[in-house]
Amino acid sequence: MLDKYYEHELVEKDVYESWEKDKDFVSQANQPNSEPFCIVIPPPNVTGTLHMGHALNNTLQDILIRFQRMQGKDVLWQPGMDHAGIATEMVVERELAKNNIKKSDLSRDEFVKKVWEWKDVSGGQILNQLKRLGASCNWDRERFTFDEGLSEAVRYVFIELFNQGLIYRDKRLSNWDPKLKTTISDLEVIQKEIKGNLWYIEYDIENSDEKIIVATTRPETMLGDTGIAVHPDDDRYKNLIGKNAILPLVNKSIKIVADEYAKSDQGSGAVKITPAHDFNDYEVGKRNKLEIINIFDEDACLNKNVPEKYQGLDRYDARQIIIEDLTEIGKLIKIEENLHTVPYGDRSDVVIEPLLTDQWFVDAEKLAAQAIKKVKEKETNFIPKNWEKTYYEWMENIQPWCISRQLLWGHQIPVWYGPDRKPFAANSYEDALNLAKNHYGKNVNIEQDTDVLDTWFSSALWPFSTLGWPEKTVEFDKYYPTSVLVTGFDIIFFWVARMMMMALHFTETIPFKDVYVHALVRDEKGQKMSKSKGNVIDPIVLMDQYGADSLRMTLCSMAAQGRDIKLSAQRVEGYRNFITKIWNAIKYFEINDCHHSNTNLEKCKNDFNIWILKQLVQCENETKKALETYRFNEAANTLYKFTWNIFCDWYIELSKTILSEPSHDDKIETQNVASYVLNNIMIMLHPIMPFITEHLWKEIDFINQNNSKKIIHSEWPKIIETDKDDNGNVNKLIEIISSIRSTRSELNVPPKAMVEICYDDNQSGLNEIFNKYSTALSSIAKIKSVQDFKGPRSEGDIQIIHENETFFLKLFNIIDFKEESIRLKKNLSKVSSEIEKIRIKLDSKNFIENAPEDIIQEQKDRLDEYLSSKLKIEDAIKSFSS
RNA sequence: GGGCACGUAGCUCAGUGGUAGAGCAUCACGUUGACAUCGUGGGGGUUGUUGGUUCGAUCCCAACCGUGCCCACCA
Repeated sequence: MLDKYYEHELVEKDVYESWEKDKDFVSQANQPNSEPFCIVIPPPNVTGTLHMGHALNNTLQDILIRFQRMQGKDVLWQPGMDHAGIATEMVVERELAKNNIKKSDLSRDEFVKKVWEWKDVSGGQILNQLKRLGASCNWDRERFTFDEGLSEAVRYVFIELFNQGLIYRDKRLSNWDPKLKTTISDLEVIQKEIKGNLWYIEYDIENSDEKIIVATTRPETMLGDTGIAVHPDDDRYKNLIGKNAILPLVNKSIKIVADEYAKSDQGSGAVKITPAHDFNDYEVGKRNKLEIINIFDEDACLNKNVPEKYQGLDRYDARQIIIEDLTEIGKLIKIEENLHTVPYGDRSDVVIEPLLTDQWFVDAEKLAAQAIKKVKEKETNFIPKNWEKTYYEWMENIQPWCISRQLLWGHQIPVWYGPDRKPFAANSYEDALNLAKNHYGKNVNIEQDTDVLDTWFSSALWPFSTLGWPEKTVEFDKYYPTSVLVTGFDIIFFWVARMMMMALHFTETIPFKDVYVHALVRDEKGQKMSKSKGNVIDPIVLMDQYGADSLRMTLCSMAAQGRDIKLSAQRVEGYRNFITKIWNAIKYFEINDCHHSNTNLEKCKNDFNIWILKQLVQCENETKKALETYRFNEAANTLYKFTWNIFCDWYIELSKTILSEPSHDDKIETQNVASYVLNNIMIMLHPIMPFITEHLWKEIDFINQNNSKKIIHSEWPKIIETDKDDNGNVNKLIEIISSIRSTRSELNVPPKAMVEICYDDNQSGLNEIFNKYSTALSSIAKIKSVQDFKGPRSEGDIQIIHENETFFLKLFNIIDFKEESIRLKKNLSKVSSEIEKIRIKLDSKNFIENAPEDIIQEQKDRLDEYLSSKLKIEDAIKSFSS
């Protein structure tokens, strides 16, 4: 016997352990022709812990994986983790700081060793959390972006791109993170709106009494100014073009140039140019051949290129002092408040400084062409489709990708420099040495580049590097290109786009056929969850409280395409109740000794059984279609409604009339059908709710129809279609029972009071229902008996109209007739207003002339039905008032 | 500035060119046989506004208002 309640804590642990023990996640599809289905997991950071985004992302993947496994496909869900360069380095630095160790105290090798030590002890916590969620990954194939095989792929790709000229070293302005002391890519820069000031500074014109005023949001950068730009058509400044201004505090002469970049209506119309520290100024500087002076060191403190007084100052301290100094010499003309955006590092959250440095770049523009083309040609499809536009937008305006990072934890750039700094890209020191020897014609000393690659460089190879590429492997042949990538929209640029580019360049095929882009999980008020706001809902806490299946079902049912998910615990509770409902339903069938024997379900005779089997077919069709088209919410809702509102609310209730009787053919048939339907509900629910379904499958043998396989390996149902038909009787019965219940409730008939029905038995539709289902009417609608009725209606006969037939509840002495009068009037007004609406439609010439015939007929039929009801209601009202 | 979503019941959200739905909340009634983590019934809507297309629009189109996000720029 099942326990009173489902104890998810114990069950989930047991079930998962048994899956792992029996290697149930390894595909058991052994047929040589079984179709492959493969998903590569978006590798979580090795530092990560499960948040709601992961929970959603992996729930959806697991649903697809389990669903396809049940379809008999050869399934691989490739798991693994990302070494997450910056994130991990920051975590380990923090750990070291607890022991008063600084990163700079350690050598490169020592630091990397510390990171590995940290990883072995504290890394990868998230994988266990994914297991709690039920993720059925092929864990024995777990990969790490820092594994030797994947590192090999990274080196291979780098060297190839280098040799093809698609990776190059360049000195240009890059985003410099002064806290992490590394460059970062454009994508890692976040623009924030900041309230600042606009300072107006006056410069003297050389050899003249004239002045020029510039406006700036960053006065400290003036120390690196090498020019002033004005618009060529700006009459105010035309006479100054070509002259020199004296840079205050530095007392240096800088050139005034004409450049269209200067906008007359902004600031003072004259803009100071700091080519080394601003992307626009850099371009202006190049156009006008201005000197480039770098005034910052790697901490964003002022360096030796500024007057001694300011050397070594932090940029913001310098700003303060410069403002004071300018004020003192009377050169600060005015200060305006100014709202402007400032670039911040996404990891460090400090202001990014554009800095002129040597870095490695990928020529993304060249790689993007194919990546755009393959989506346009629909080889790869985004779902929902609107993300394709975002993808094109970015791809078509793609900038060179800065891939070098001045960090320690990452793939060290496989480049060695000769004595003249000539770079040799090679797989190893020895290979590089040979290249150098060939080049120089003698043995030379070479030194490896100390930078590492952007984490996303290795992630970009993930779909094929995890399958063993560049080696030729069985897995690569079988599973690549992968079937679908499931990811959040926030990493379309970071990851999806780059995988497309790398895959097409190196494997000459798309990396995945579909990209399912899911939404963000927000809190119940629609706020983005964040630690600082304190509104984070921890999926682990929800799983502790309600179980993993409840959380999965919640996420699945809310994963409608194109909308963010606002999650609340209350919703999860609702789906926990759904699980309880299933639990109790199964207890009922267990008590009633339901089991499956070899009865031919096709030959079912009982209407209830025929009906539920037809409903099941419909449910299966809809669920399957929904999952095949990534409509997760529709799948969840279809199953929920079928299980609760059809199977439990009606089939179970109707079956009670049969199962409570002594054994007879109908009973045996019902026991069979009930177990068959439950069996299929369990299978269809399994992808969404794997734990409870696997548990019940094992515990209850009438669900697991003598099948020794676990549910995880069950085949998706092929529902038996009955050749009989109930002629719509059961649906009609349900409608009639609902009408009776509604009437009883409105008239305050005591719930347990048994009442009589009388009706004119010339109404053949009602006749069949009342004769055939008297037991059901009795138990569910509390109908004592049904009588023919020919003569005039007697007092207390309450009319109920179903379609165009009428029957009466005999409620004399039971009800208050005032209530009935109210009920009738309410019904009359409802019917009248419907009639009015339809009449307007049918009276319209346009409608009659233009609408299709079947729509017109439908409206006419509805009108007839309502008119007949109206007469009957009016009749009843009349009889009451008399 | 460019782009993309979204506006439907008190809340969270589905959905559809022809009768607008669910969950939660709310109200009434109901517990000795699957289930109070429940059942039955009720109330609750000018589908953001204004136009257009159409016989017919909540759905398609346009504009507007409001909300959220992405990209770019900002002296």
